[in-house]
Amino acid sequence: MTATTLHDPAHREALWALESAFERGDLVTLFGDCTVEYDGRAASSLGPGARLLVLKPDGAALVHTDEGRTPVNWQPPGSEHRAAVRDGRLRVRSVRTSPAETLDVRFSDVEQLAAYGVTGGRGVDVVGSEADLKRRVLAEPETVEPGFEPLATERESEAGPIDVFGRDAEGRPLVVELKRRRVGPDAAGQLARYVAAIEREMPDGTDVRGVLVAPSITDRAADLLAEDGLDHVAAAPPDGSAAGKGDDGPSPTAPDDDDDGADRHS
Amino acid sequence: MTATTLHDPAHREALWALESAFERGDLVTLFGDCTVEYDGRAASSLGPGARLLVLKPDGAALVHTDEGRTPVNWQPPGSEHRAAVRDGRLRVRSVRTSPAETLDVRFSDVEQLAAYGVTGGRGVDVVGSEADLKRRVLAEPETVEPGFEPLATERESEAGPIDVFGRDAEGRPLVVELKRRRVGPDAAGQLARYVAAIEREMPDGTDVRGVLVAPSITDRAADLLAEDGLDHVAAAPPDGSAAGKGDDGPSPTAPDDDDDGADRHS
DNA sequence: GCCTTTATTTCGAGC
DNA sequence: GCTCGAAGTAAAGGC
Repeated sequence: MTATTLHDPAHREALWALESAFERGDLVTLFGDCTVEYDGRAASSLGPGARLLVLKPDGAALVHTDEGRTPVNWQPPGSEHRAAVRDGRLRVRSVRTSPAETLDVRFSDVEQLAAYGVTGGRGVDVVGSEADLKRRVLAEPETVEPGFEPLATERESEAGPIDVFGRDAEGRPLVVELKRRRVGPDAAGQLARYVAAIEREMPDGTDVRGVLVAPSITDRAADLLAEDGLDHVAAAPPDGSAAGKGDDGPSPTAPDDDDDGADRHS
Repeated sequence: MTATTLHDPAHREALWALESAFERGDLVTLFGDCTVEYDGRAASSLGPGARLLVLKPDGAALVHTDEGRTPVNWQPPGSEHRAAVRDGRLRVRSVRTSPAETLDVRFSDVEQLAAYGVTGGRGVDVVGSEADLKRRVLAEPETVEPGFEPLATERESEAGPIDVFGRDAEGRPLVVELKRRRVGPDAAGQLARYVAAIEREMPDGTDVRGVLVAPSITDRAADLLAEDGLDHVAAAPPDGSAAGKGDDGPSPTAPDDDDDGADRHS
């Protein structure tokens, strides 16, 4: 995690910084005097003024003034950011297609440009998250249920590799499917296929259980699990791994103690 | 317009900077590793992760990750920001009442803190904007209507000072009420009172006209004006004065030429 | 993929 | 103050 800052840069400097920030996939903020033009589903035009422009690596762009929760102009994720120097001004343009929309921000003066590297979190999130959840289940099998005993990971089956395979407190085979985030019916179906595959392996009449471990599931997925006699356990990867993207729904929060040494604002 | 930046500050330093930024009414951004707790209309909890926190002087707070148009957590305008150092972490808390809501952001590591002074624009916007519109009307009286002749500004009347008073092409008294942004029924009523006050001053039977000059008006206001035989002229303060807050609705934008020397992002 | 429903919706207008 | 409706709604869930 890094942050590089340019204070009062020349437009050329700002352009270079933007280019490399885009290259690295950084989160970028620009503050300065600018005009804003938007044309797409609607159209709008803002005269010169001090604003904060936030450019995200997923293509989202936000133009904020010092007031309001909602950006005065924006571009949704999936847009493409470009930067150029034109007519002595730094122009940042964010374009998307279907629908065709263009956001054009022209800085007469860039007060500050900051590029924040979020690369670390991104990579960990994508590749390491379900692995973290697996590690947690293996380290604390009671996460799945009391008495659960893991016997194998990535156990092969006709339906594919099973995340965690083991036995429950009563010795019954138990298939565990892990998902790092909220899941829908597809995950329920996947678990059902694994359970059915194991049942075919086992002597006739063997009761094979299935547990879906995920932070939360949709109603439809819960219905499907119930129909197939499968269970769901609400558990997420441990803190600090998949954290930060706010994937699962709101969770209750304990009220907090008072603060001290504080300072008011508005 | 100023921007002060702290790079990798100690929590104490960050706290001091926040305090003075709050004092000045600055727009503040913090980037770093933090947890986020929200409790109010709903409740949510985010584990450690890299995020951008935006604190506005009007009380709005936004927590952004590197993805999405919508903040992962926020607090609407009207909230109160406070900062403190607690348990070795910088805590920024934004609280509002009715409904009772609390947003709690705790930084284990502040990568960067920036305070943007928007004071200049703010003051100009608030105190200078209607004056700019008045200057425009005096410089170009045909903005109100062809043949309009301004005779006085802030002319006293029983109902209060009249923005611009003059005579129309046919010599009839004309009261002009100026508004820098879109107006509702209140402005129509105000104009009607001015017109009535002038009618009382004039010889019986004198026809006194009234014109409301504003970028746009609500339907209800238009109805009221029509009932009283008053007029509306769509005109806004010239560019660069009231600009920056995006007060009036979207206005058509001319399509723009292509860009060059550009660089892509996502 | 498109459609429907939800939201800490936000935001503005009318009453 | 509250209620009602629109939004460049955004985003998730279901089909």
